[in-house]
Amino acid sequence: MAAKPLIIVVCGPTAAGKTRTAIDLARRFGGEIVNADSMQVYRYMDIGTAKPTAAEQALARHHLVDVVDPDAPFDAACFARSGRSAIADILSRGRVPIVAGGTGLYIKALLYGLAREAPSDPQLRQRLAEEVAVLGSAALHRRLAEVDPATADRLHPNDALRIVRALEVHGLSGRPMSEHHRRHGFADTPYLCFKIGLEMDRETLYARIEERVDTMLAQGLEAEVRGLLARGYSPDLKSMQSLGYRHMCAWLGGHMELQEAVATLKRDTRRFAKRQFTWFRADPEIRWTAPQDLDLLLTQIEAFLQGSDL
RNA sequence: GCCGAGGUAGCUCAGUCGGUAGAGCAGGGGACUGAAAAUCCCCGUGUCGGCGGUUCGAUUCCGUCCCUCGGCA
Repeated sequence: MAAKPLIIVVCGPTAAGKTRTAIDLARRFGGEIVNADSMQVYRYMDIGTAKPTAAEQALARHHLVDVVDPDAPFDAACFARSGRSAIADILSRGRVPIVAGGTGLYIKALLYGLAREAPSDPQLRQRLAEEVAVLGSAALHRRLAEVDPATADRLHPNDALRIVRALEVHGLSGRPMSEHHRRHGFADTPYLCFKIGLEMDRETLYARIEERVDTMLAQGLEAEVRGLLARGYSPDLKSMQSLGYRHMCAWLGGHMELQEAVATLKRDTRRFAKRQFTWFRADPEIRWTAPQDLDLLLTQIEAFLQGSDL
């Protein structure tokens, strides 16, 4: 039988040490890293995304870093497509793919696929978003209930984003999103994965987050954001609405004092880390390990890569 | 030392005309199939500073002590 390719996945909350861990594993096992961070794919956004530095990238080859401009459309589907082709490339050279990042949906889409017959249409989505603004999300939620009761039932009337997406899918395909999901079922699983989750107690992690934000500021986050704005990238861009960038834009735009922007950035990053914990905790396949205890997993990883059962 | 203002949830405070208390923020939990660093949902028991007194009952009234912050010495 044709065995599925083996890959290693390193996930966990922001600031837990994924970059470092991935590089260590890559050097140890002859691997190359596939970035699974939704913001590190953007060029010119280095400091605020805690992108691996040039020196770090020299230690192990990185894929899917700096692949699009900040105003380019990019989403989980683009990521999954590019990620799979990067993995194919790595495997073709006999190297070990190491997927590393904190974007749960991207990792899920990469490992299990997305419902492909449920495409997207920016125009339709835009129209629906405008309707939400006028009629309110509850009105669209009621509309969704008529064409896709299962999805409507699952979504809260305030969840405008997902309601719009569900209506978009129905509008384009003529079928309810729940049906696409049922048929797909995340069953598109081309790889055999060894998943590592970096565990860290809240207090330590939060202290690291604060420290990291201060470091970003010291490293020139302000100049980086000014540079992006100077290149013409709008604060309204999805990429510019991410952690750090939106806070700096709020300050530079005069909506907030610097001190407040920094405090809010730290808080929002803590909340983000909490959401990442929630996402990854739901995955029973993840082996949670403190970064300093990673050595305990090395023999297991070795066995995994040699094709032994675990 | 004296005068004044306070000591209530991790923080800032509200409140109880005496029936053991509630907001904001912080924080916690959850969801997540093409925006995901996004988006959305849920969650408030704490010796009401200590000790006495009055009272059926005190966080609330009285006394006293401790602490904090102002002002005067």
